[in-house]
Amino acid sequence: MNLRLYNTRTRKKEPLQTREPNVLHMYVCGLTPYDSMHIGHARAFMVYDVLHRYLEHRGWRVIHVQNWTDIDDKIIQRANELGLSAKEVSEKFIAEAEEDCRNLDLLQPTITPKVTEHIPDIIKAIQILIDKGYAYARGGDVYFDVSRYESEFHDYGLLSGQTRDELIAGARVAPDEDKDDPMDFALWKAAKLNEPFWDSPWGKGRPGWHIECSVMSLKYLGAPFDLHGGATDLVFPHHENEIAQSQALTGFKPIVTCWMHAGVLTVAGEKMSKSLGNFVTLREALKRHGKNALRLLYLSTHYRSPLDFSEERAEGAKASLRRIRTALEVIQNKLTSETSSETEESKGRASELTQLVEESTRLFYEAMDDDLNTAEAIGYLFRMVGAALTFGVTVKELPSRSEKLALNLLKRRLTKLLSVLGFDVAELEEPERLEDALGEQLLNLLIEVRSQLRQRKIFDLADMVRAKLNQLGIALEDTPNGTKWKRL
RNA sequence: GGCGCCGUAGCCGAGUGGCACAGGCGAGGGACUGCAAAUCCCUUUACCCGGGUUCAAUUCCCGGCGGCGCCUCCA
Repeated sequence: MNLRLYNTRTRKKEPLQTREPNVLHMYVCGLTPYDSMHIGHARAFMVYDVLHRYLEHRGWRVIHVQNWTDIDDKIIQRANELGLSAKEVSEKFIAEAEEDCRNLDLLQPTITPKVTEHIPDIIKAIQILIDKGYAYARGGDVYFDVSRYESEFHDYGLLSGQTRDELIAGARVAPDEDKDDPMDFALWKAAKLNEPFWDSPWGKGRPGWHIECSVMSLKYLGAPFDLHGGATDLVFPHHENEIAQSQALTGFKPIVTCWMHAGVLTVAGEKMSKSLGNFVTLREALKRHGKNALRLLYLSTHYRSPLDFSEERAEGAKASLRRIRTALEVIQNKLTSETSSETEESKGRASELTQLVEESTRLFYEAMDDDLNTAEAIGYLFRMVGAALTFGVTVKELPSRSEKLALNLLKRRLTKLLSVLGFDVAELEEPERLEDALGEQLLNLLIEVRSQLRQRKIFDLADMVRAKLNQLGIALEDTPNGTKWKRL
């Protein structure tokens, strides 16, 4: 496999290099569970989901660690608002997010560690940093000493492309902080009144924001490890600080071979975020558009580009999906029909079709290998879809044996590659169902009555049934094989 | 202000030093249909601006203009 990925650390596309052949050790920054997961989070996670799936498809093993930052200022604030404990808040939103991720068909990461279950590890790491001279205690807080780190490692700011001096210019110090240098950041924060806390050598408190990722990634993946992911908005300060901590702790440089960052999701050109309040929850989007349409929407833009979300685009994705669905249906019809005898024309069509499938497949893999260019890769899948649809209409005679073989190849290849990208092919192939069995029976009854009306040429009534069902969100299509319904 | 990314048809969105095969959505026309829908065929056809490098630039370089992200919590 020749997968090349863009590495934020080196600003280049590079062949994927791993510690062990055909095994990827990957850490992905997860959520701070203080509110519902939104479709921006899902976009980032889907990038690593596709990487994970693609590598497994190519015979790799993926060790995928994704954390929960389940103690943090925002969780404490939310707990106060809701009158719950911090633990109750994080547990509630973790459970919700896990359900949402399942519903989006995101692969379960191999390990999903929580900060609150690693406090002793974190305290130990902070102590090591203090002992090595990379951190200092002030009151009940502990800070990481960036200038000391920089004097040893000379790479602070490398990831975000800024020098330490440039960063200082923009840095701010909160009024109650007592740091030696504005660049220094908290490893341990003393507990204020009524805040949850753990005992530590520096008094009651909780971990700072970045240390948990250093500790948990090193604990589960070892050092150095292969790939670290997250969205671009984490590059600074989170990942920059994580590198400093982890390298100071272990002495390895670089601590992570490849840094991979997903572009953020925007709405009307502005980043979707909880603070801006312009977010759509994943739950809501799944309900409205379904997992396959959302996945198609996400994967039709390259993962590093910003993705501007809109209802129109989501509807467009749904329409594209219907095209795939129709193509699979067309193929199925051809495959189950009778076989005609072979002719020169049928042989020609079959070989043309086979050639198209093989070429599209080759190009699909090339696109995926080129920094997971799913947008391009999906284009090749639609070439197969288009070929199937055209074949379905332009070839009037029954398919020959070789044509059936070619169609069968197309179908198997298309569904295989769709599932590599994480699409639920079963859902695409299944006839649609209503969740309510009685409702579905009633619908079928209506369709039957309407067919009778059409046979007796009472078209105004037949059309009324169709129009009214349309208003209820059910579309009817009269085909040579009877009337079919689908949801709008 | 600093760092970075981006500016391709009506919209979204790949891609490329050599006539732009992406792909999807939408719109218009035709075929099909009792009428529709779906599908097929046709049409709608574009590289922000100005310099430079080059035989050749949308693609590389420089400078604008515009947008976005980060520099502060953020996936």
